[in-house]
Formats: sequence, structure tokens, C-alpha cells
Amino acid sequence: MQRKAKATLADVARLAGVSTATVSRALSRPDLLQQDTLERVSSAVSRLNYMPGGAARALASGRTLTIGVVVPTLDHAIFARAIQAMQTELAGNGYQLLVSAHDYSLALEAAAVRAMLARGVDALMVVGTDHLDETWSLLIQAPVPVLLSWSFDDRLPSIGFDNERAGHMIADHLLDLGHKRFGMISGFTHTNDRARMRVAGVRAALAARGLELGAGDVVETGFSLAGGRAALTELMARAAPPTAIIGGNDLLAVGAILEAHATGLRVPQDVSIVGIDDLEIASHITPPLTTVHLPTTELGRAAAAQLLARVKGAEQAHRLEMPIGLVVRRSTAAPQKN
Amino acid sequence: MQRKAKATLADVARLAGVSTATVSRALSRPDLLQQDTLERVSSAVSRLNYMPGGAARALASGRTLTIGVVVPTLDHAIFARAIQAMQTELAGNGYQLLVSAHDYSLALEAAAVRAMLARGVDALMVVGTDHLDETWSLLIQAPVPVLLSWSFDDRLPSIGFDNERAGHMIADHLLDLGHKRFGMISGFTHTNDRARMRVAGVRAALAARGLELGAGDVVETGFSLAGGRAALTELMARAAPPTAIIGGNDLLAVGAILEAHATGLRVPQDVSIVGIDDLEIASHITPPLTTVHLPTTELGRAAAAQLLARVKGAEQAHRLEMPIGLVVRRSTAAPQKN
DNA sequence: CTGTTACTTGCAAGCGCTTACATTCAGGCT
DNA sequence: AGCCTGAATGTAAGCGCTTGCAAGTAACAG
Repeated sequence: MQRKAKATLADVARLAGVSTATVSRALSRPDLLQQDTLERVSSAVSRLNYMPGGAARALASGRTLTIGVVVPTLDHAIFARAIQAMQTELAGNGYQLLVSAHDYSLALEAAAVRAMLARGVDALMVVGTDHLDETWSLLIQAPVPVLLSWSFDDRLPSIGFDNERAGHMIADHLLDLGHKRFGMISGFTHTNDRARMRVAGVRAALAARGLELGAGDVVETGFSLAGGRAALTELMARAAPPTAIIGGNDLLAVGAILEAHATGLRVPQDVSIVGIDDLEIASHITPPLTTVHLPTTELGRAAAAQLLARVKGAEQAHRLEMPIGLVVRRSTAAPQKN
Repeated sequence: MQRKAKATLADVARLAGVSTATVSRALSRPDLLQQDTLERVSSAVSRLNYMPGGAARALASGRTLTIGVVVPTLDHAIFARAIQAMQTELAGNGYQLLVSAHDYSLALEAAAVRAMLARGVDALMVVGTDHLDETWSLLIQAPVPVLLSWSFDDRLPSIGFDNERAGHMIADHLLDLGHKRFGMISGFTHTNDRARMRVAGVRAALAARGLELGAGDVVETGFSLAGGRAALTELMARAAPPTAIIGGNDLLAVGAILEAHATGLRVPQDVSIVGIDDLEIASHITPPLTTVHLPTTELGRAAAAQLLARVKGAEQAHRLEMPIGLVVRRSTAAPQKN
């Protein structure tokens, strides 16, 4: 690692025998220059191995060509995938992605948002509606476009899924099958409106048919296969065990299926299990998991496109809802008569 | 989104009745100031809702408080996890993480590295040893510390795993069990030295016992459960099917197990299956997967610590190898006599 | 009472680049 | 021939912050 003194615009200008302004233009608006001038500059640039300094550029132009995203965690396929899609979309437009994860800590999230805004991003995306007041005011007063994702909130332009409907949809499927006793395994709902909305959706669907999802019928657990497994055990240990179990997300549902395998419970004969997300594994596990498909890659791509448009000043829909749909596979069946 | 004119250092200085230098110090070296001056500044800061501008700060100080990481993809638990760990470690030290993924395209990787260096990062981390010459020279001449991860290369400080040994280790386990006919499912090795080294390790282990892993015995496939499933089918369709299948990584191995379930093959009675990585699912699937544990979270944390240290000018080990270890679970057994 | 020392704070010179505005020059027109 | 126009460059004023150095001040020793 030999740290050379970096060449500056002025060095290039001197070598090429032009002004710094010309070099600057050669780099950002090459169409404005005459062919041979451009060539002289280019050769000077490569001879000096010149690389423009982002800081100076940002300071002078007011743009950083960087877009920030604050997510709960990267260690979760749906966020990872959406971010991967954003990244691809942005890179194609000359933008970089600045990512920050806070592991579901609202305080860390506030710090991350503050850091991004301070560090300078041309636009910012956050996930969900659960934020500290401090975060909300930073977001609302931000000097750059801000996009809320995964959920919706009138205070900010949003792009997301109707999580409540997802819950409603999957519960309806089970109800249609004839199930009456339900158990739900949810991620922690405390600082996670997506999880909360899904539970609410399930609850609403049951209520519409005169059934109740009691507080005791939903067990909240950490986002992991192990959590799903433990929750299944807990739910099935009840006096009147549920005939259908709704995983707030696929990972939890898969964990439940795995536990069922391990304990000899048959799915769906003994218990139907469903999830929400439609991760890759949902279609590969035995039995394939009935779930609700969320187009996360598309969400990422659309979010990036929208952010890019807003940065350029284009008006965009204040609310963009991505389509979701039930995917019936083989982890669900009518409850056994007994 | 009301874009106010941002307050500047000078505004704060004026309101607080001090010089800009003092305000600057109040923000970065508060210990240098007198108590009441500090308070006056702080109150002015909050009254104006002042937020320092990263660009100007970076330009003037030469530091961006940002560290860049270029990975193949985020959509893979091991990278996601390592990055999550780095992020946590860095945030605790006031640094931000700039992440870029190139989806295994060396050209995009070069562009990402260039963009990061241009945008300005205080240090940079890349994955693996397979890079374009252009990328290598950018890396080697970078004006900031660069760290190579997951693998090792003398040209750059490295922190990683001995992937060859991982392959050797898992093959030895199978050999010790008495297996003689092997099949391997690997990710694409073309631009992925980790995958290549693992195959090489397996090959070396077999060779040491007089066995050969022919080119035809390893099928390369995309990184997905579906890829693992298809590969298993392909391998088992051979005239003399292998008694042991080595997944170049856990995802592929899990895919293979899933396919075995789906087609009625018993694991490990009919075929032993192993992986490398030790993802969460490895221990939860039935049967639990025998694999090689790679401490990716620790890798991320250690990488972040090392990067931080180098940024501060501290000398660090040129090569840091993270410990790996065989985890024997129940997807392996002695081959059936036949 | 004065010279030191140790703190605080202010001054002002940049950091490397962008960009509004000015300048120059070659044609094209009248 | 004189004027206008537009293209190609140059001039130079910052962008908002950090920081080496200077200046001012209070406490303290001699």
C-alpha cells in the first residue's frame, strides 16, 4: 500500500496546459469541449492516474451521488435482496448506496439517520413507520428526498406492501379451508409495524368470521429458525392445540415445519402451517409452504428508481403499493375431523 | 419535506458569539473548550438545528469517517452477516459503512472500487483474490488502507478462512467414514477463489488417499437451493452414484438434502451429504447437516477492528486467519455395504 | 511586580472542485 | 467592413469546515 500524494485537478490542468475549469468540464460535461482538448486532458488524467476527490466535488456541487438506506438488518433475505436490487439500479445511474443497519434499535436508527444526513446523501430511505420522534423530525425536515419503505405513512412518500392485507389474505385461506383454531408465530411487534400489521390482518380476518385471535394465541419470538421451532412447540402444547399455524414470516414458518418434522407432527395432516414473504426456501421445503408472495426485489428496484427521480426533482406518487398475492402450496389442508 | 436552507458553522458561531473555529472545536474536541462557551455553542447548535456538513468536513480534514466494502452479493447470509457485524462495530466508533455489491461481475467490481476510492473512504475492504488487473492496481495503489477478506493474498493485508483446508477437512471426515465414491456440488469457480479452493481441498484430500475427484465429479451451479437440488439429481443419476456428496457451501448442501427428501433418498443411509459454512439452517434441517463452521460474524467484527486500527495508523498483522472447525452432525454415516 | 506557563479562543489560510460570468475568436450576416 | 452570435476556455469566487499559529488572559512562582 504505497500512499502516493494524490494528483489534483490543478496538476492535471497544468500537465494538459488548460485551466482547471476545463479539466472539470472534461470530466463531467465532456460534450462541451473540443475534441483535441478533451484528448489532451484525458491523457493527462491517465498519466497522473488522477481520480477526482469526492469530498471537494460534493462540497462544490452540493451533490454526493450517494443515496442512503437505513434498514433494521441485512441479515434477513428480504432486506438483503431489496438492497441488492437497489444497489444494482443505482450503480447503473452513477450512484452509490450507503447502507446502515440498526438491528431493530430505534435509538441506533436515529443515530444512523442523523449520520447519513450529516455525512451527506442525496436521498434517504428508511424502513417502516416505527421511529423515534427525533427520527421523524429529522426525516420530515431533511434537506433531501426521503422515502419510507415496506409500509405507508402519510407523513412521507412511501413505497411498500399492505402487510395487513397479507395477514388477512393468508388467514382467509385457512378459514376457507375450515380451520377454527389458530396459532400465530410473529416476530417482535414492538418496534416493527410490519409484524404488527400482519397480526392485525389475521385478527381482522378471524373477527370477520366471528373468531378471535386472543393475545395468548400469538407468540412473539426472535427472527430465526430456532424461534419458529420453539414457538411451534409452545403452541402445540396447549390444551386445545391449533389446527393451523400462521408464521408472521417465512423463516418462522419454516422453523415451525422443521420442528414438526423433528417431533413427528405431520404437515398439513396434523397441522397446517403458512408464512408470509415467499423466500426461496418456501418452495423447496417439504411440504412446500403456502405463503404470501412479496415482490421484494421489485420493491428495491422501484424504490431506487423513485429515489433517483426525486433527486432529479421529478414528482412521484406519494404512495406506491406493490402487489402481493397468495401462493398456495402444500403445507395447508382442511383440518382433520376430531 | 420542507427543504430549509441548512444552517452553517458560521451561523452557529454568530448566534453563539464566538468564532467558527470555536464552534468547530465544540463539535470535535469539546474538551478543549471552557464549560460555558461549550454550552453557549451547544444551545446555538440546537436552536438552529445545525448539522455539520460531511463534505466540507471531509474536504477540510481529509477524513470521511466512512469505510467501504465491496462484496459479491448481499443476498447471501455469510456476507450479510459479516457486514452486519462490521456495521455494528464501525458505528460504535463513529464510522459509516459504504457497501457495494457487484453480483460476481469483475467489471462491476472494478467500477465499485473505483467509485469508492473516488467518493472517498478512509479504508476499503474487498472479498477474495479474483480481481481484474485494473482492480488490483487500484487496490495496491490506493491512498487508504485496503483489506482483503475471506481469502489470502500476499499483495494485500488479508483476513480470511483457509478454504482449502475446509474442503480438505470435510473430505477427510467422509474418507474416515469409509467413503470411496464422491460427488461435489460447487458454486461457480470462475471468479470465485473461495469455491475453487474448497474444491481443491477436497481433491487434495482424496488424492492423499489415492482417490481421484474427476472434473466430471464436480458439478458447478448457481448459488441457490434450486441449484443444489438439480445438482443432486444429476450426480445420483450416474452409473455408479457417489455415496457421499460434498456441497461447496451449506446452501447447496441443504438444497441437496431437500431434493433427497423429495425423491425418497435417505440421508445419510443412501447418501451422506455435507456442506461448508454452518448457516443457521444447517443445524435445523433434518438430518442436521455435517459441515465446517466458519465464524463469519467474527470475521466481520475482526475486519472492522483491523480497518479501524489501520486507519489510525496502527500496524496490523498482514495475514489473519480465522479458525474453522468440523461440525459433525447427522447427515453423514459410513457408506452402505453393497 | 514581572516573567512564565497553561489555557482559551480567534485568525485566516486553505482543502480540491464546480460554475456563473467574462473573454476570446471564428464565422456568418447585412 | 462592421456587427452579432455562438462555441470553447479561462477567471475567480466560493462551497462549509478544520487547524496551525497567534493572541490574550489568568494563575503562579520568583
